[in-house]
Amino acid sequence: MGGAEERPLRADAARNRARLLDVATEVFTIRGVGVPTEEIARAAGVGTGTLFRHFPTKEALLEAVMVRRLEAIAAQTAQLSAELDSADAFFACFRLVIEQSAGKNEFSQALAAAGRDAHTALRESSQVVQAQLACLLDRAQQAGAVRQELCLPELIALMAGTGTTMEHLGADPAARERIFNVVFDGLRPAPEADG
Amino acid sequence: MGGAEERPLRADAARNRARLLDVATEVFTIRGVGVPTEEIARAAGVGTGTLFRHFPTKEALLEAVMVRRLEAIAAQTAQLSAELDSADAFFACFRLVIEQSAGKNEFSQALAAAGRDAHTALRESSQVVQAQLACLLDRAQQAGAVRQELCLPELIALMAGTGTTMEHLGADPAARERIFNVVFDGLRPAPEADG
Amino acid sequence: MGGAEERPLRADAARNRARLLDVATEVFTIRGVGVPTEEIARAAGVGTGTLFRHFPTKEALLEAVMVRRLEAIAAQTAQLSAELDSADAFFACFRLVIEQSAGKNEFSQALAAAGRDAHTALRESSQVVQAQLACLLDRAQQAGAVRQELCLPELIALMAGTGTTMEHLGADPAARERIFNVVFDGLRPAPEADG
Amino acid sequence: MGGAEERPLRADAARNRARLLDVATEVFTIRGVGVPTEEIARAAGVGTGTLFRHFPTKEALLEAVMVRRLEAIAAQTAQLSAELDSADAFFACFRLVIEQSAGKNEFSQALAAAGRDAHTALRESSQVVQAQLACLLDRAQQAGAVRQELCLPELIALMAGTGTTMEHLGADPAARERIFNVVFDGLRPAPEADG
DNA sequence: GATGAATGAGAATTCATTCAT
DNA sequence: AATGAATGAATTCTCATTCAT
Repeated sequence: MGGAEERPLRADAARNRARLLDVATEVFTIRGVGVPTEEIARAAGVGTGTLFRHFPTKEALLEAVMVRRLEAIAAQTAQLSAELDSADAFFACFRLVIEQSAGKNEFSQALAAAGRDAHTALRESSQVVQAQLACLLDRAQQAGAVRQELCLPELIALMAGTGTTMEHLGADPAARERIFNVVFDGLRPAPEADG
Repeated sequence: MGGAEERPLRADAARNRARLLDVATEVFTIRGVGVPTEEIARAAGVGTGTLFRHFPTKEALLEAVMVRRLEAIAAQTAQLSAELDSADAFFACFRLVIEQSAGKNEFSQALAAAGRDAHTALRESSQVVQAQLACLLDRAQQAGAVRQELCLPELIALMAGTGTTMEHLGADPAARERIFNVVFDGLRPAPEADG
Repeated sequence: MGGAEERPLRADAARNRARLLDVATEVFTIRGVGVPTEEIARAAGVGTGTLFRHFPTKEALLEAVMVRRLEAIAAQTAQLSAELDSADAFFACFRLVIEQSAGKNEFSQALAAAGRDAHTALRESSQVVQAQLACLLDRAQQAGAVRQELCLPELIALMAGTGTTMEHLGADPAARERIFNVVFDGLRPAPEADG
Repeated sequence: MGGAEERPLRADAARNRARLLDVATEVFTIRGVGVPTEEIARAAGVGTGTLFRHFPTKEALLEAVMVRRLEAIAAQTAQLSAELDSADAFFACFRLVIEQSAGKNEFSQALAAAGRDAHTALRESSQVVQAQLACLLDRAQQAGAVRQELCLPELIALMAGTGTTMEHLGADPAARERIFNVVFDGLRPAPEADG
């Protein structure tokens, strides 16, 4: 589907590419997307030329990082969907997305932004995840675990926002749990406003 | 206490300064803090020299924008606190912070970040708002309108995160309202998990 | 000789002009000619506009400072020439030029540079001093107090250089005196290289 | 000792670095240290980026130029010290320093200034030369060729000043020689002021 | 005349990207 | 393929000079 027939990379090239992705993920997460490309190359132990051979622009590198994240999320989401019931799967996946997006989540937000700009690969993997989330949301709503009126775009935005919240909180697990409680309780159907 | 005795600016200078602040607020909001200073100057109809006369660094300009926002928030918060009861005031102020922080909220987040760096003016106005929020939170908790276990840092982080959520949603008022419902319901004390 | 008929300045204007010259002399001397004009204006207690009204360019201000120095030197040289014998007058004037040129002597060197560029006023006062020095040199040589082969340009260059030497030495009077001893002994006719 | 393990530069990089140093030396000398870096880059036939890759600040470039000068002086001084007797070596080295410092000697003066600021490399090479000069001065004084009361700081200041003198004189060799005669005769022990 | 705000042409420096080795 | 040096446009900030008040 899409694009040129990619010939298999030489072993060292494949290793470099993987290493660059790993390093870029970490550096972008810790220091933000503003880091000079040279710094990523150095951290990966390659020259800048090598970086740009594998990723023709800095943006392409960023995109590749995000695509890999989304693919990991998609895989784990699929597994969780299979293993858990509707409600549990929904909330487990919500957590999953947030935890994957630790650190400077300028690009955890990519999930939400991917629809807008023209990054094909990113949009594709984003759509996979979005379809999964749509499914999870629908089933959780059918099961009465999530309020009916919530739509997919709001769920996605809420995920991006919760990522930001967590970013501000840092690592304190109890505080993070309290936030999850707030958000998850808020997602559940509102109690009958009786009286 | 603090600062030099500031003489009143000449009328034209005051006009330019105010205009720069307005324009910077808008441009930073729409395009992000990465915009060149020159662009802000041009949008304000002044030369770059004028911008730097009023704000000696780009960072100082950013700070001034944020301080003004925080001061506006502080004033409105004070008023709402006086007019409404504990619960209503709390939620009204939450909305207020979010609405004030529209757009690229890189600096609505300043509220949370201001404690960390050395920007005195920013930290000061941030502390004013934080004190107000602490008070509102406490009263709302006393009134049983907000769950007890929530602390100020989490409230602030949640505000920053909700800002991000809204940013992703854009202007659709119904969607925004659904998000407020989720967050506000989540903030209320958890229903007795009976049976 | 030269230029427009200058109408007498208003009293306050004359005061400002004099004050600017004094302050500029001091600031240029202490901090170097690189200081922003605004700093000079502030130190003089006037606005930059006033500075530029009196001196149309920064260079003109610098020139005026130098001219005033040269005129002071000329006056004192004339007096010393009248009071002392040839040899003493010569050395006393050498000292005079050096002492007048304390500090960052980027412009004590103006005496030597004035011939080169097109600053009329500066060149004129420089020529007055140079004529005096030529006369002093000649008489000192006639009196056998200074070696015959030395010409005026070398004397002037030597003054500029000795200014630099003193600048490096700072205020230590004994060290300065040792330098004067070296230079003055060197200026005297060489002892017969007998044997 | 000191500094990172420097790997040998690639041939082209080494060529550019050397060329930049050569060009900077010349341009700084002729036009003064105020020249824009871009001009040096252009004169060297490289982009500004290349200049700043080799020398991270303009000041670093200036320092490198001065260090190279000082190292050349140190090497030649060592040789002269070995080849000549005390007195001749002293005066030959004095000449050497002056000739090396032709042109706008804003940085021949670095020899004297290097003690003050924090430029490690510069201070180090300066100290090497100063130690050599101290030794030469001491031996020349022991040999009775230089007046006893002169100390190292004065010698260095005198060198800086003589550089300025020569700068004013330009290239005329006879005039320069007359200056050397004055300074060198002045450095010798004062004749007995008998009678 | 005095003031100081406005101007805008530089200057130093950074960094994504290209290219010779 | 990999390397890292070279490139140069873009950016922040300064300062001599002009001009409205």
